[in-house]
Amino acid sequence: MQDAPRQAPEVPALEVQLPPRRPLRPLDAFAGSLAQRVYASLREAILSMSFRPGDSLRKPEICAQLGVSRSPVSEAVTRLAVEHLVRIVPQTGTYVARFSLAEIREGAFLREALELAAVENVAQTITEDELTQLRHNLRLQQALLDDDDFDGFYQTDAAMHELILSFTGYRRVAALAETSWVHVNRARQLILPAPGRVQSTYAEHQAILAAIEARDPVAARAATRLHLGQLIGFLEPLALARPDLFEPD
Amino acid sequence: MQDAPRQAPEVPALEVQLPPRRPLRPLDAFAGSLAQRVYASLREAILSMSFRPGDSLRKPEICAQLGVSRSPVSEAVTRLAVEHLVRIVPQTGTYVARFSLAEIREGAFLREALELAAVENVAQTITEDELTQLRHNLRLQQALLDDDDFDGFYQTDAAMHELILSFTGYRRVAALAETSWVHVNRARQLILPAPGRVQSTYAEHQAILAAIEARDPVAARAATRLHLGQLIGFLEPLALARPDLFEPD
DNA sequence: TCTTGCATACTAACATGTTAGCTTGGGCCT
DNA sequence: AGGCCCAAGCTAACATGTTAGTATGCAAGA
Repeated sequence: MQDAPRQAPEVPALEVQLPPRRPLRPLDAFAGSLAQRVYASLREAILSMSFRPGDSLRKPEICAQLGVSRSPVSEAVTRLAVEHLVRIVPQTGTYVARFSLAEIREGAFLREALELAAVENVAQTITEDELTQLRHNLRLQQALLDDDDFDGFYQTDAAMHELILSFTGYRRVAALAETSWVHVNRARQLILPAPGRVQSTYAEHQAILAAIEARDPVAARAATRLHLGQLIGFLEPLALARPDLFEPD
Repeated sequence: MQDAPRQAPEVPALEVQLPPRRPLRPLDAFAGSLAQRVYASLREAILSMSFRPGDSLRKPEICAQLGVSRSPVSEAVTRLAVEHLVRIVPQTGTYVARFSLAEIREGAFLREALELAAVENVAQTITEDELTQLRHNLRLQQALLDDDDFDGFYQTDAAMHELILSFTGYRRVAALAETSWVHVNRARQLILPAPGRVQSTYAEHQAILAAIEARDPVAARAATRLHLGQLIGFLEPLALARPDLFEPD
């Protein structure tokens, strides 16, 4: 069940560093029903690579570690399977999903579809108050960039996208975009941003805001498409560098 | 909130006929795990209005009717709640979701976002074989129209959209579009098509296919947007005619 | 008449017991 | 030595028992 490190060529094509394994976050850090909290805790572990692609998910162990019975764990695992974050093999076991380039491409497609529609909508309907929020977010990005706080920058980047999605007024689009995007995100954190990429990202964000400020839906679409199109290109080499993390196609 | 002056006051604004209540379809009509089959059976009952908005979902009754225990029923109900097809009130009961105009609008937005992205993609990548399938579908529509087989026409209409979504090569977009669209669909079947609407639908389908044949993504987007934009307008009067089926806003 | 308090009868949520199917490993036969 | 078979030990899936929280109805009191 444990994935043995396959042959390492002398120098990998990409510097890939796996974050350390951490124990499950206790349930009291989350809200909602037990099942909901177990779901959140497991999801976090998978997305943060504490549970790694191919790992076996041992329910008794999880039950013991979280101090709950099998029912909420089962329900949580079922929900993770719907998102393709785990793979349930009937009567055999449950495994953390490996990456799949097909699934990553699909996630990128979905995210782009949703976010293009959102930004086109928002460019036509945005209020002054909402614009203020976006401007504030972008100023924050600038400040974090000046401080070389890349982690903070990433957070604020995500927040900007979330703002735009929420400005459509549709509650579920942000959530849907997030779940569509989840495989991309899980893979993304494995690669260090290329030099200068963060600055380009900031510039692209500026372009998006400018188009929204101009209430120009066509330009907003174009700027957003340009922005989102960047990431996938950086991701594909990962499949070559770490085939052990990927689904065999 | 203003009702348009389009109706004589004495007749109701809309002739709304609810389909008859039918018993749950037995599980052996479906495939997969028990939970999966229970889910499918309940979903069908809700979408076909056999279970009506506001109805209480009595688990013991369902268990008895389907001959299973509470576990698979619980899991099925949980999944229905994720889709907002039922509303679970903790420690109180589970109810078939009422319609919500907000949710219907959101579903239409999502579907449009996905289908516009799909058709734009497909117009650039479609193969001759796939084009043949679309042409065949459209000829079938024509034939069904000539026979006044509106039910068959609707099936083929849905199949055409599904074809286009599947031609992207992304497995989950069709499923996602379906679940996004589910509230629109549930409401749609309550209203009879306006006179001549079916013919217009066919013409719009022709325009979409023509744009795809021309491999013109912009025209394909425009034609699809025009087509999808029709339905929502026909749906809004329903909330006025049958407020009892709708969530109070 | 209207309110208040309590007993009752529901429900979802959770815990635990049971079943059936897959995988694995070891011994036996060839 | 190598392949095959069978049994043991996993697992998910399902059944059933338990707990706790909410609505409801009725009766008693204001």
